[in-house]
Amino acid sequence: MSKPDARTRLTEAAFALFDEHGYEQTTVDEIAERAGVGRTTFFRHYGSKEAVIFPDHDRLLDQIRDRLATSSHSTALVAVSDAVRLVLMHYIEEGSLARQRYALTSKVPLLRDREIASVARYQRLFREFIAEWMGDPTQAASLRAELMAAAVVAAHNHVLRRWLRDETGDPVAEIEAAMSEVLTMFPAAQPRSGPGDGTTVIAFRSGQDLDALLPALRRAMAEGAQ
Amino acid sequence: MSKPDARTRLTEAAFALFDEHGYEQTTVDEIAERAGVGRTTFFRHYGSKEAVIFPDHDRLLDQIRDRLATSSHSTALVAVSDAVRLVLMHYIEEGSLARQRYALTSKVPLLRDREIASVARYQRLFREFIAEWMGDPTQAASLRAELMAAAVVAAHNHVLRRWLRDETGDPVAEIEAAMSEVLTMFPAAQPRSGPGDGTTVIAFRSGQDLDALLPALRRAMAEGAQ
DNA sequence: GCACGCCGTGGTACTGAGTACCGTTAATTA
DNA sequence: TAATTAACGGTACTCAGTACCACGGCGTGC
Repeated sequence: MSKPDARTRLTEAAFALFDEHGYEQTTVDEIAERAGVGRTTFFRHYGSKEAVIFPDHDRLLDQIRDRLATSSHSTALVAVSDAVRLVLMHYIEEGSLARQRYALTSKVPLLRDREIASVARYQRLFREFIAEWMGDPTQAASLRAELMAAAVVAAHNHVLRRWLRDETGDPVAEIEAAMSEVLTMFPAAQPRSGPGDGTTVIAFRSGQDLDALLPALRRAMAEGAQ
Repeated sequence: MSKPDARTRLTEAAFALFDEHGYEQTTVDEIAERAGVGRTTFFRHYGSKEAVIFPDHDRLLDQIRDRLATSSHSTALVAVSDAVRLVLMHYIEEGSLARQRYALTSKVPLLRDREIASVARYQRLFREFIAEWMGDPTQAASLRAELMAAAVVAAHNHVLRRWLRDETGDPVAEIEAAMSEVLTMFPAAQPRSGPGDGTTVIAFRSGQDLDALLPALRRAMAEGAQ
């Protein structure tokens, strides 16, 4: 049973101390001491005290950037909503670590701001990607890109927060639903599927149960596509 | 010609030094020295070095909170879009100071993060206001509030950024247009009331995936119940 | 006039994050 | 085994931010 490496020991020492005495009450010296390493070693592994909590957010951002660059989707919004799923999955795979981080960021304003800033970097990336994809430098298109990026990120945040608070058992299903809602908010960004794209008009009483109407709806749409 | 007060001298000294040597290269001691006051006095007027650049954002946030609390609009989204106009106007009235700040925040990541964090506070305020106004604690309503707040803030950011870059001569007209676009994205955000039996008419392209449309359908039916 | 309290100010000393540099040791490779 | 490299530890420094104290102006009441 060999000792874990310095980085691992630092991480564990840091989270333990943050949990015991709080983030601001814990000094880097204390973290290094508990990890059994020198102060210099701490800053060699983590550029700052905050970086212990957000270790690989830069890496993930690069990953998302690559994903977007190599994505071949019919529309930019679909590509972005696909990429944002990756971000959510990353958090979920972290499991309890992500929840520990959430507990900290909920309490310490400094860390909350930091988290928000990193999320904003994703949003910026999405916005630029969409704007470039649209290839339309007008003001209206630029606004549209901004709204799309904001909506996608908001949907992500919504589901992530619910998962972090343990309010959902199936975050994957929820992100799917949230993303499809976002997609319907921007109908022009929908891929036009094939020749049959006639418009179907349906009228029904709102008191009725939607699920009971589904079969009829599907039939109506199939007919409208002819 | 009496000397301006210490606070004014500090502000001018700070911006001058930031402009000459950059933000990070300027120390608080240098600012205080150029202003002809002691270091202690600096921290008495501004709690931190960053606070010189963002002096009254807390005050503005309180102002917006009050505005929302006393607003009597037909829908939450209208009230919020009204409040966000106030924020934009505040920046515009600052004039060249806002542009100076923009030049700084564009260059210094630390300041950019700080700016983003403060904008996020508005967004959070809006989200909570909308959610409370809707009085519907379900997941779908919560997501809706999140999307609305994000859209309003995105629209604001879009117009503000254009104004800061001097890309628009009429920011007021643009914010009106952007807000009305946001409003059309969320048709009839009404508070929940008893079930009605009005007839809802929906038109959509049959090429779209029905399952992707379901959230929008459910929403339309719920709103049709008004 | 004087004593009192208040407020803005300046100075000193401290904590803690982050940086720069240097000497040492352990692992790798020739 | 000798040389090179990489990780480590220690010291000293800068700078933001905090705590505390001491001084001077300034009005008020006596």
